[in-house]
Amino acid sequence: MAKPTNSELEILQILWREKQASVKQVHEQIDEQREEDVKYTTILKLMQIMNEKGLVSRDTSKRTHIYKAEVSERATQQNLLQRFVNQAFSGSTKQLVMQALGTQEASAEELQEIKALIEKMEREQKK
Amino acid sequence: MAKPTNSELEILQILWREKQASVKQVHEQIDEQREEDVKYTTILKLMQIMNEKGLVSRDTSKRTHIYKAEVSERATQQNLLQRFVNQAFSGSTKQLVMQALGTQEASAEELQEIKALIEKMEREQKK
DNA sequence: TTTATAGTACGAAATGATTCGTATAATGAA
DNA sequence: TTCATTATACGAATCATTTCGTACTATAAA
Repeated sequence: MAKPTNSELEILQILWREKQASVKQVHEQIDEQREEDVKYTTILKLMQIMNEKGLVSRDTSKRTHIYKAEVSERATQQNLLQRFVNQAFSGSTKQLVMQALGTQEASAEELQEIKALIEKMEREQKK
Repeated sequence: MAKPTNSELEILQILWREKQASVKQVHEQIDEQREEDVKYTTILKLMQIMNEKGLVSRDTSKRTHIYKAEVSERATQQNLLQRFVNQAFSGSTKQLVMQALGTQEASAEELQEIKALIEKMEREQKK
């Protein structure tokens, strides 16, 4: 599976959230969340490339094309996570998790959820 | 703090592990772990650039220069993690951790350690 | 001291990602 | 139908990173 670039990921985030969107809608959101202005055609071009790569598909039956993600958020995150763990943590998921929990402050409820997940995994391992 | 590129990170990993190394030593390790061959001067150039950026320093008193990392593993990972969580998980550390634990299989001892860390954090939050 | 070897310095090409200008086409209002 | 507006298509410039060839230099062995 192809690794989306940073810009592509930024666009995918929006498509995952919105389910589907026109270039204009994506551009508006990105233009807002970046500090520098981005031109419309820049986003258009990126989305066209993503279409060629198969990261998104689009409905061209109307004048305004409507795009949607062709890769799932889950699978993409898993893919990126895998690479990241290898690159930055020499493959140690444990190290990654420890660092993530250690410094970012997680709320009590979040910690609870994570603990619950771990306990569930432990139960499953016993079987 | 400057974000190391992927190649720079690959070199840093080695320097963190070895404490210090010559270009030759770094090149040998990288050449081994990559599928494609890498020329010696490629690594040399990268390490020179890293020196300019302050990511590493070097002892040039001898003919063979000896490099060492100037950024800590810990701080660099934290920095990269921060960016990664934002980029790929829209800033949700919890989501990242859940995904990491969910799919990568962690050993029983690792889960234990992580759970212990969480419990420690919970105790600290109560204070 | 000469020469082979092992090293560094540096410029520049190749690659990949991003950015945007300009040309062109479709739509709808006047 | 004509014109202004709103789209898409596409080539090319720019920028960062990576790669490597070539020139130069220090060292040590002959």
